[in-house]
Amino acid sequence: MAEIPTAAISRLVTYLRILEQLETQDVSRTSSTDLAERAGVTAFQVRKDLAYFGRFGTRGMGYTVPILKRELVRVLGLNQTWNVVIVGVGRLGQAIANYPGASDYQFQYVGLFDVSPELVGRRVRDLTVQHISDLRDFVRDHRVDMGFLAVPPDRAQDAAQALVNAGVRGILNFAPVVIGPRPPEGRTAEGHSHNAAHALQESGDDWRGVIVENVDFLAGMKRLAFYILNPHLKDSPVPEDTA
Amino acid sequence: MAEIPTAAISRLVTYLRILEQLETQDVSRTSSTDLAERAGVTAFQVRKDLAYFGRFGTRGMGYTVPILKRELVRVLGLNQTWNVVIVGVGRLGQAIANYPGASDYQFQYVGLFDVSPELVGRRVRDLTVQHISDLRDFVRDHRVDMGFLAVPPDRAQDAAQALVNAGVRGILNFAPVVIGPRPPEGRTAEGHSHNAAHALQESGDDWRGVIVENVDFLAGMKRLAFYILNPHLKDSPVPEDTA
DNA sequence: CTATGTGAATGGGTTCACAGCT
DNA sequence: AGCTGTGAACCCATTCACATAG
Repeated sequence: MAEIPTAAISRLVTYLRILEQLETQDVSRTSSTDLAERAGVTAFQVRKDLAYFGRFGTRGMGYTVPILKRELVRVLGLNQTWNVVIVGVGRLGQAIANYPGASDYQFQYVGLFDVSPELVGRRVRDLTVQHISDLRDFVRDHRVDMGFLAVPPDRAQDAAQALVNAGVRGILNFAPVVIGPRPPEGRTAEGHSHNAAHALQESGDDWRGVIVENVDFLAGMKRLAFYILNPHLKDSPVPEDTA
Repeated sequence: MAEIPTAAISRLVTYLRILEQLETQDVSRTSSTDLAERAGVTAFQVRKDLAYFGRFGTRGMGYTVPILKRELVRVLGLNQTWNVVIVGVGRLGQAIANYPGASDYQFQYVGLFDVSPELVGRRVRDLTVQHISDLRDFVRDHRVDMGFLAVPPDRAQDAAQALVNAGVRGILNFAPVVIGPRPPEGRTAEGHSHNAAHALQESGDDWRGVIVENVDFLAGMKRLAFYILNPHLKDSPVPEDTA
């Protein structure tokens, strides 16, 4: 289905960041070689990635920083406002809410939700935490585009389903579990006989078209452990070609 | 270089998590089809991923949960102690330090480091924050395996270099920048601020062999924006085969 | 002579079909 | 029969060489 590699999108984000940095340093021009070196990939890769979306450079010259930056912003959809709710306002949720950089590019936190009575009603970063039962109406009334999911793992599937039911178009999942259209885990410790309890067909719970991206700190930690023990399996961050 | 796909390692972490969950539910047996459904991949994929590391199942029967779990723990290197330092103890660093789940599998936070006078000396999660200038000695004396990097983006490269110089074998980078063996960005007219620490030769100023994994929340947010606008480019989380 | 843009080749990862145990 | 394990086919992403434009 993917005519553009998903890895290319990740790299585009990196290129954009490098362009921002160059801009603050008043560097006005760059090249695929330069970008490649800074991004830790090859120059071929940079040119191919950019070519998926258009022709942004000048042959023999390279790229003009502000122009390429503007084009990448457009390609990535960062020239519009994104309304975001955070579900789960514990330590992690609050760290996310307060992390600088999200407000660049018009990502706006418009609502915070939790179930804990200790949190509901509290004020975090100029927003009042609401109970998750108010999520549905809120999403409808405020044109929420995406939800950031920062609840404990055992709550993640249900909270994700609530976001989908409410109508968000994307979920950034920080919980260390797979969320998705699976049936709500009806497999309690009940012997191993096939209790085919495929009950409950929810109402408008349609995951079709909902995008899920995962940001999984614990998984990263475990991958790191593995690659420390098996360094030869990792394409090292040592570039050395940028041909 | 990679005879085992890096994506396979990520999936192994997911399988392990599912097995843990099954174990808490007293489910003793599973199958590639079952794991596939829960992990959101195909059963082919599960079997192939496991086959990279051995033969863990019984033909005609499936997998025994505790056995497969034990084997994955071993494969991923989670049956040993990992000593971790956190560099950067702001909101994000503290959220990481307090996030539950890291202490499973013997990931132990043994040191916290920062440069801020407001933080150094403070106590966070039964550890006293130390100044980053003490990092080198600390890593040597405490056999630190990995560093979690949670400093602001403009400090990330230098802090990463400090970790490498100190001799850690892996870095989990939370900062939204590419860190690596590049020269320290001295591209603006800036006299060398004689960081006289030219102790670059003894232990390891060398990035060779150092593993870097990135956990980048802002990048995930931007990828999510892109895929919401271009849903057809994303292999959706809707499984539907698990053949 | 420079550096981009792109069709073609290469290579790696996923999918498949079936061989092999139970 | 049922389900794992695996060589082979397939497909997609990266790499390359070179045509193209400045």
